[in-house]
Amino acid sequence: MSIKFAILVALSENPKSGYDVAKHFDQSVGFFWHARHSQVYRELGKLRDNGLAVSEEIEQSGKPNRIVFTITDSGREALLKWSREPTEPMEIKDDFLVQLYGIENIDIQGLRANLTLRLESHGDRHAQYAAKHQALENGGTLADLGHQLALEVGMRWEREWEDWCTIALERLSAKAISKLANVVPIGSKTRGNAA
Amino acid sequence: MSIKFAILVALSENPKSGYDVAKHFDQSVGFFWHARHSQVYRELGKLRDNGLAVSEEIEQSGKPNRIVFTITDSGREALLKWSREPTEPMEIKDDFLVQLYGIENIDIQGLRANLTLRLESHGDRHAQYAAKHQALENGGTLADLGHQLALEVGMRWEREWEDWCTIALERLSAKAISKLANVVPIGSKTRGNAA
DNA sequence: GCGTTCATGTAACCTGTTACATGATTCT
DNA sequence: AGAATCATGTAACAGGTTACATGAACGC
Repeated sequence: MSIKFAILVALSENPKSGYDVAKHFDQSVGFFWHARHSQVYRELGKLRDNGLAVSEEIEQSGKPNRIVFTITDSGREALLKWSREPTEPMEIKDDFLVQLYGIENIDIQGLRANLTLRLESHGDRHAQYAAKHQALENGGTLADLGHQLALEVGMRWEREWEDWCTIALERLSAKAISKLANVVPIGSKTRGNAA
Repeated sequence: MSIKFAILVALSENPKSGYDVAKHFDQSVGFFWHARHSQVYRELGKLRDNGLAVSEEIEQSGKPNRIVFTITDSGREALLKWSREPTEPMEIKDDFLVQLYGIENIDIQGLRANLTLRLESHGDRHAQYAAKHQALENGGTLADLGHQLALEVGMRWEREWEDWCTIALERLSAKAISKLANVVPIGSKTRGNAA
């Protein structure tokens, strides 16, 4: 329902080629709705078919030609209409939490290794969002405000993960686990083998 | 890559029918990886085909028969193997943040309405996670610890959204916006109309 | 000579959603 | 009488990923 609008938002800033949109998705709106170039080209075609964008080919010497897409009035209207409808809050969907949930049947050492990796990568992303955020500090436009607020969600998210990973590493340390009641070593559980 | 494992985790607790798994997904593991019943039945079939689970039909009087799936040793091994590989941190993917990012071309009144709705629904979810979490307070098993930690991620997530929505509503109030530099009323922007 | 960036797209596949289809029992 | 719960599934579609395919220019 929505990669369509993420692209329209990207085009609403300025006209872009498929390549541009894909690049853009690695840096800004894409933080909150990512897509690969193959999907971008497909969706741009649909936008054109539905009259929400128009394309024009720009010849370039040396490089391949660019096909630049511009949002139409109809596209802007679609954006407005979409923003008046309620959106569904995003759902958490994370492999790692599934593993935690099934902790009795998974490798705890692997879990700890994953936690350490995560701690790092959430730190990296936090820094990335923070840098983008800081660059907007002095801008006072509406667009800046929107970008700031969106980035703040990202910063909060990453910060919470960082905190949580640290705490989880402690609570899942060998020491902490050895103190638990009813510790069941991996492999000692009864296995159902119904035919 | 992973609804498969979410189902295996569910089956690793105890054997379940497709119906059970789908119900389960509305309450526990499903907080972190949801699926509809149609998908569950399809995936269960695949698990059986790959020898990760076995099924047996249980006759019931009055109600339709249940087809109960039990995880196999091979299934438990797959779970272990999976937990030793690194998982990708979840990406934020939210319509609402896309709207915020494109704030110049969307309806701010609609955005505010959405924020108010969100504030409510994140509060509801927070309460849901917190209730589940509290029910585990006195359990001291490894499984309880895993469930607690997973629920804490959910609680942090919802709490941050609640905070952020409140702040965003202030920063996006008519009053706050009127003080911004370069305010561009909707509709007054130049529109690109390249053919 | 090799890798990267620019630039386009297609094809096959996997994942996930919506809607269709059936039928008995129990609760209001 | 009507809705909800139990219980199974299929079919069609939409959304998203991976891999394939091509080709020139530029820096190392």
